[in-house]
Amino acid sequence: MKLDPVDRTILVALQEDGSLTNAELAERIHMSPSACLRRTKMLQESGLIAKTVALLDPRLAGLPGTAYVFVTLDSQGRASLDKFEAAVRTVPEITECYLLAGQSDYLLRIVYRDTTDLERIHTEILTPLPGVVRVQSTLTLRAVKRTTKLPI
Amino acid sequence: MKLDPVDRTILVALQEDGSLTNAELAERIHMSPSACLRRTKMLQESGLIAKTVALLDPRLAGLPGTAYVFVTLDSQGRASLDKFEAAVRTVPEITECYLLAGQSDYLLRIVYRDTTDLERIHTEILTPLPGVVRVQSTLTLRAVKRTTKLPI
DNA sequence: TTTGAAAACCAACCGAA
DNA sequence: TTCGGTTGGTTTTCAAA
Repeated sequence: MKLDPVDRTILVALQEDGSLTNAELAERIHMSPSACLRRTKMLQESGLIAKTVALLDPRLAGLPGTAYVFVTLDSQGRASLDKFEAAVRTVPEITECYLLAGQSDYLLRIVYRDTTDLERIHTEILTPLPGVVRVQSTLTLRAVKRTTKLPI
Repeated sequence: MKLDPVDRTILVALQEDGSLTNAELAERIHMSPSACLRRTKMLQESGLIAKTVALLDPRLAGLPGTAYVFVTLDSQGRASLDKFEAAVRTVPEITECYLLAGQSDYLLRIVYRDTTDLERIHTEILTPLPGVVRVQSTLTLRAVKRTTKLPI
């Protein structure tokens, strides 16, 4: 899939505001609505535009806290990893999970309401995850930047 | 702002698919389109629904890599932090930046095309950021989970 | 909740490069 | 042949009844 400059303009605009109507988007990029729609649908059907979602304000949602947590497992066999990962996927407070290079450690991103909530997540959710032997949290004081935009 | 179960249902649905038409959303939550629209608009005007955006597939966008980078500054004065943060906000490859507790360190999330690109970002972008004395990268091998959904 | 006018969508078709 | 523009029937929106 190759993108021309017009495609990139569309992607930049829709990453910024996915609620733009086709007519608005077409006007912004100086193109007729039908041509614009054709390109946008192509970008969606190709999967490059994976989905469009509503983003909530974390503060107003009562979830102002973000923590990154390094987790070490007791075993790095395929079965252990699969079991851990399956469990991770069911926990809504874990918004991201990455397998790290090296000693089969994972990095988790956690969202939480307050320190009491973080403590609960730590003891009642993270520590009991299958195979976990160590949990090391990195608290964030303040989000300086947070974007879902990819630099196309 | 207090949310009743119907509001939560709307938020769950729109975090999953922000391109739902009001008619579709109304049917899904077994409500009349007008009542559904009223609630959705309220959630938008309150700011709880902050925006709706298109999410791109990182692989198809040619940006499959994610790295987390810890950065240490040489000075933790207000001016130094402000200068660093202003620079961070202009770098599209930095998708997230958090101020950490402790020694005025920052945690950055970086997206990149390949290891060559990561090297470029490291030497040409991160190291020259104002006030930086140390840059420590944590590479991710694989994304196990990644969601924008907040657990309301 | 219903309704109806305005807006947007989108598939089919046309023309130019 | 491909890409943008135009048309018109259908769907959606959204505020008033």
